[in-house]
Amino acid sequence: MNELFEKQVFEIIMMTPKGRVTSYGAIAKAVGFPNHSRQVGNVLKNYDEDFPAHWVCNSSGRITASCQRDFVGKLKLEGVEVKDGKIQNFKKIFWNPLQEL
DNA sequence: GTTTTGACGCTAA
DNA sequence: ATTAGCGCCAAAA
Repeated sequence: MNELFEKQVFEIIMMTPKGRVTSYGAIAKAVGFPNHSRQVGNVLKNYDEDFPAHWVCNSSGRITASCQRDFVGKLKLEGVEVKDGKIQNFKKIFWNPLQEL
């Protein structure tokens, strides 16, 4: 994808409130590419360790990439409970970027 | 140029 | 709550 897309994706993620999570699809929509949820995941897979990619999960509240990094730990640190790769209270802590635009 | 892959999403059983 | 099937689209093969 183009640089702009990637830039926008990062931007949305940085807007995510602490202790909340959002989804690939929601971000895709927010940046104007409703059907590019997969590409959102793609940009998230190659960047630094410190970037808060753990705030992004799939639409069913599942952590897909927890096998790569310690997302669960980081989330817990921020008050997000994860049980078997599944985010507890997902509906409660889900943050929709579309509301903030 | 064509096929496969993949950190996805939605709907219907 | 789970599973199966289909739609989606850029990147890699």
